[in-house]
Amino acid sequence: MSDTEINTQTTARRGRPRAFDREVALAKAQALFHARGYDALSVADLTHALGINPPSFYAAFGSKLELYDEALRRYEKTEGLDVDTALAPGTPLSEGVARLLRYAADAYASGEACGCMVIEAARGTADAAAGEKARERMEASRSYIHQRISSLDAGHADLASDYVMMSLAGLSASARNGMPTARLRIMAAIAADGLKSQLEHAA
Amino acid sequence: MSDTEINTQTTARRGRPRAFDREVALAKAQALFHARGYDALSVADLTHALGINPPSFYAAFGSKLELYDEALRRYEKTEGLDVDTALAPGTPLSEGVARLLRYAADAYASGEACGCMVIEAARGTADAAAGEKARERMEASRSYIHQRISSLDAGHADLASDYVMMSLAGLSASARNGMPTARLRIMAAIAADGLKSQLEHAA
DNA sequence: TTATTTCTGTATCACTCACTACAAAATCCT
DNA sequence: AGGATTTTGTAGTGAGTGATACAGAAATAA
Repeated sequence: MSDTEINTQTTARRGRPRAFDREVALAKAQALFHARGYDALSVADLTHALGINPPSFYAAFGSKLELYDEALRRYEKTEGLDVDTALAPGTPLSEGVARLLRYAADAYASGEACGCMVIEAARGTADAAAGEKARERMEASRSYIHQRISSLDAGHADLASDYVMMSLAGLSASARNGMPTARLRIMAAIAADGLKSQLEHAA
Repeated sequence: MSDTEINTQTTARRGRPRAFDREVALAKAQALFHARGYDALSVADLTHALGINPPSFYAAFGSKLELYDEALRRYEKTEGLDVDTALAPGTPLSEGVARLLRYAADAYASGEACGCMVIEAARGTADAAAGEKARERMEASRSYIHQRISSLDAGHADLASDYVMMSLAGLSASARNGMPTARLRIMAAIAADGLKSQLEHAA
């Protein structure tokens, strides 16, 4: 009769309830990590921005590194490129790559935290463990892109996925350096033309 | 009779002489900054690697930041790309860019400190002042490349220099991710083809 | 109510960071 | 030789780092 067992996410645990929304805090932390990077963002910065104290922070997220890992995965889910649409079955490879790079141009320039959170974090972090986390996520993305490209044109999968990853890194860097969306789109189109030209001449 | 006044670099200053070679130390510091980045390389790491104590370090270099600035400039002089040769007067723009990117492919993959020291440092540093120094050097390089491209093809200088900077960032990132020289050269060629194709179709 | 559990705030912890005070040592100038 | 000057090694500075001990507060369970 009653619907008491439907709500499984907040199962009315015992003890004093948490005074903040963990999901909201994670979203805010992810944005901060994206904008300022792992090293430049201290736990003190985070607790201050979230309006909580260190013990609450560590009880909810474990450690700075664990929160960072969660933030990276959240970024992929909420702001990651739509690889499936860009490289949909039946799409010519050069066209799919052009679409994916255009998605990146649009995504990387928007907001104050520009560039790709994963690509920018994959190198240059003082904390070795944090860099490793980012590199893991980037490798996962690379692998997935390679797989999707492989289903379109298996013969050029290695070459094309390497080129895509390089182009994404270039676009991300340019976005980070302040390049506006419109110009970024042009850059993406030129880069895509390079692969197209290569595939045509090699055919 | 004697040649005492010829040697002007070591003018026999008063006081206790320095026990280490400043140039050698600078070279070693530059390599370390390149390989590990500003944040990850502590002054303690530096003094240990150079075999000196902190007071000698600060007497010789002023501060970690000043040494970093010197290291960046040394990198440009000793390992910077030969822009003048790549974009020599009379060179077709697309060919010059292809040459410059190939130089980068060769330079970025060599050694254990891979990627461009300036590009990699221009973003992602926890220390804001160090990032600013790197960004200054990158802007200087961008400006010089823009000027040289402008003398080859003034109409496409903005577009081409933006594209070159983006491609260099992509090549640097790929090198940092372990891409070998041969593959990096192919990437450079494909990227250069993009601009060539763009310039031809726009003409 | 009473016990149990969980979270919250205060006040730290040990550690690393870039950097320096101080006096002894080593050179040049007179 | 003796004074002036600069570097050297020892030892430590204050500030900031990520992470915690502890006790009180706020909820559920009995």
